[in-house]
Amino acid sequence: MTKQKRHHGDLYEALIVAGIELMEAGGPEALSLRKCAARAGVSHAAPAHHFNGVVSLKAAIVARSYGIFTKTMQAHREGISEPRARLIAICEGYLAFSREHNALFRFMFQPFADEAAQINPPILQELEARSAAAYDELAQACAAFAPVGGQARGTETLVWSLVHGYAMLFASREGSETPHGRPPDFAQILPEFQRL
Amino acid sequence: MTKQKRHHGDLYEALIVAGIELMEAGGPEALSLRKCAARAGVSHAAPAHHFNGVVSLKAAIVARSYGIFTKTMQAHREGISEPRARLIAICEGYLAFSREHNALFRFMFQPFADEAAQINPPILQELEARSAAAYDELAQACAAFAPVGGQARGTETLVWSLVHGYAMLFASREGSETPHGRPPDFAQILPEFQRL
DNA sequence: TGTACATCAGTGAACGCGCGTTCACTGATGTAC
DNA sequence: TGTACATCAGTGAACGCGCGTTCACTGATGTAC
Repeated sequence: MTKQKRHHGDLYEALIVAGIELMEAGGPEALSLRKCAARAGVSHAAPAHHFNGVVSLKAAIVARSYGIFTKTMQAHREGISEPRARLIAICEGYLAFSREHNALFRFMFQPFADEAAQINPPILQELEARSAAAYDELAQACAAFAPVGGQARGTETLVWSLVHGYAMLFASREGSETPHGRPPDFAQILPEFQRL
Repeated sequence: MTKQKRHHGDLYEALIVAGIELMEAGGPEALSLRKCAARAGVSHAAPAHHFNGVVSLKAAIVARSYGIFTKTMQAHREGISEPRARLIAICEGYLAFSREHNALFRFMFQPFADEAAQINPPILQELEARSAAAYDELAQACAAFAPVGGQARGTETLVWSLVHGYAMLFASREGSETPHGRPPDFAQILPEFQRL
């Protein structure tokens, strides 16, 4: 009944979605142009018309991931105006993303400097813009804690390091990889700073 | 003059060293059994007599890396007894390792649960022991800050997350990947906690 | 509205590559006597 | 000290695999007239 279309319609989009699904199912190793093409229901040579190489597809996937990342943080902070609660909510969003999209999360933060030259420029631009937008989300929540008339850079670095480390160490696939059982919740460890 | 030896002597060791050098030179992607064998000056089939598969070699490399990691932290804390200075020194060691062996550092903390079954049991045991020893180094330095008669688990989690996140975010190959230039030094961001 | 045609997103075959692993083998090592 | 021999760490060829990429092609799409 449904006539077989020769043209896919939006293969560019479909390849990104397929790539994300592949990574979430099998980690970064599971990603390949051929598997993305297969999952999008297209021959393995088709992607070449949309991406100038596998590196650009990877970059597009990372860019997309940053978009989801930012949206997750925004969803968590929505409606919260008290500065400290808002900052913690954003961190919870950060951690939620790292849990729910663990493979993407790890992939996003892998260094790619040596491959950057192979990325299609508009894709690289989008990647950088979305990455900056994610950082902004956190930075804006930190602004409330800056010294009057001063920079919040130190606070940003502190909070980002803390939440990122917590995510990397404890938000992996099962949460069972840590040697000592379930770690304390993120919000619970913050007061520990008074001891140091 | 030097007679060509058929037997290598300690190929097991040489393969691990070769693997570490390969990873440090070209990242995790650059590691393969064949390249390790070539670098050790041996045919590509030789490693099969020492490792029951590439996964075990990788695990042995990670185990070795944890050893270097622990030694680096110990070297930094040596001779320092004041608790806070000692804890910071260990963090500096943590960061030094992450800078000087960035590829190893990232590789060590990659999830491998799905491959664990393929690791030769004694190698897996060694890996777990060395990983625990590294954690102990940090945990012992945290003990001084535990509530009297209480657990230091919260402090450990806080400090580990913070230093690990900082390492992951800012200690990558060049240090130039961060979007906003050089971040504040680790020791400088600690006091920022008072603002939160 | 109908027709000619340029465009271009698909196909399927083919390429060369590096990989892990297996296999029969060989020859150095080191032990038993 | 000398000899026979078992062991086993190496070799080199071969396997099948999945990969990215190129190529000539084809046929659907959509525009110009």
